[in-house]
Amino acid sequence: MKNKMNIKDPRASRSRQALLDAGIQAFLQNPNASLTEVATFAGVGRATLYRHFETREQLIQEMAKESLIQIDKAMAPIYEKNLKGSFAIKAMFEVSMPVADRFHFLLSLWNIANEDTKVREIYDRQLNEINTLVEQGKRAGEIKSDMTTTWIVTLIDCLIYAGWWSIKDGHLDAKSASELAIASLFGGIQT
Amino acid sequence: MKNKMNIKDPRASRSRQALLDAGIQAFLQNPNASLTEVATFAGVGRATLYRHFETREQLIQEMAKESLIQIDKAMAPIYEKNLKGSFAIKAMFEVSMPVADRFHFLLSLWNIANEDTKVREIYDRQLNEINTLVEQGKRAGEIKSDMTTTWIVTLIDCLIYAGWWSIKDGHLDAKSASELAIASLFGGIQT
DNA sequence: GCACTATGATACATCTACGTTTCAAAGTTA
DNA sequence: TAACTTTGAAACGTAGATGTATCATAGTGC
Repeated sequence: MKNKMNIKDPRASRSRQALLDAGIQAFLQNPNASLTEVATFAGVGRATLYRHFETREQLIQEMAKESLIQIDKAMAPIYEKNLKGSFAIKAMFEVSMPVADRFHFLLSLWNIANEDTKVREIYDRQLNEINTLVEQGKRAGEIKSDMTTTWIVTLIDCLIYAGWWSIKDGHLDAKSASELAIASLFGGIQT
Repeated sequence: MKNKMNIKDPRASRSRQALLDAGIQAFLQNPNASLTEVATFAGVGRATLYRHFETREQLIQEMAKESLIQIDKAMAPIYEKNLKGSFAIKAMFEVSMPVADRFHFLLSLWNIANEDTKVREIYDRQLNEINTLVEQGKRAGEIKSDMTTTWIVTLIDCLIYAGWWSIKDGHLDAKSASELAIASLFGGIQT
């Protein structure tokens, strides 16, 4: 089935987008969701799914790409405003939190998404960008330099996760989640 | 197959333990690992696995119980020493980090493990205990009281995850991971 | 040594998901 | 309206995992 749909056809692009969206929802809820479930969730036939994505892996990889690109889009204004170091990191939390679900459905499917060259490429670049921001913060004297950059990047990732988790549980909204994450990251919980 | 093995028989207890250990390793690496893989990894026949655990779900639930009990054992000295608040939380990081893998293979299988009443029971109690420690810390004026306890518990969980992740990646050993996690949790990364 | 029990290997049945194919119907474009 | 494309529904084949049953072998306890 090497059939590629024409994305200029409104039916095709609608189906494709519905499938990608449904995939996020379905896999977020259950990483082992079957493609039948995804198709049903998207409101399209199972055969249509296979007309748009050759395999399960390809679907997941396309979803990953879409999500990573969405992060890029959300981050763009930050770089345009020329924010640096801790200011950029804080802004990153604010823009990431509302799309954190798309970011973290990947967690359980990363082994599959990571097979794709393009996905790895985008992800590595994004990780590098965060690295740069942390380094900037260190040079500006905003961030402790006795903690490795690697650790701090891991920490940031986990705080995004913590915020998203709280949002998902209904304990917080996106705004307060990012505020809490920022406060916790920079200031800790100690009085 | 309602056959229950006699754990007094050294062969049976050896097989059982090998299967539980292999399950941790296998599922940690790949949450969809087949029972064939688990059995092979444990060095026992697939049939033997089914003689010890009726279903895949039961195996996972037994693994979960074992892991939660291991956390309990690791935490026992802390309560015996009568540590409170932030001191207990710090100690918790130190004892948790070396067994964090057992704690977090659960992450991806929690939906299954959580089906078991006993598992839920132990987990809820442990979560409650952390809750209590945080509250103690707040009352003692060690922990900011403008952050909800729920948030701080989430944060602690994520920091354990961050530390475990760094250990797994080979960036840190258990000791430095817990030190960094403690420093980050209480003091943040700001200079 | 003897009764008992766990084990490995194997064969077997079942079930579910994957992926393909076909065809009539409906939507799109010109 | 007419040519073209996407779609849903259904049937089909395949592969892999789950769970069961059997039997000879080997370890265990007395």
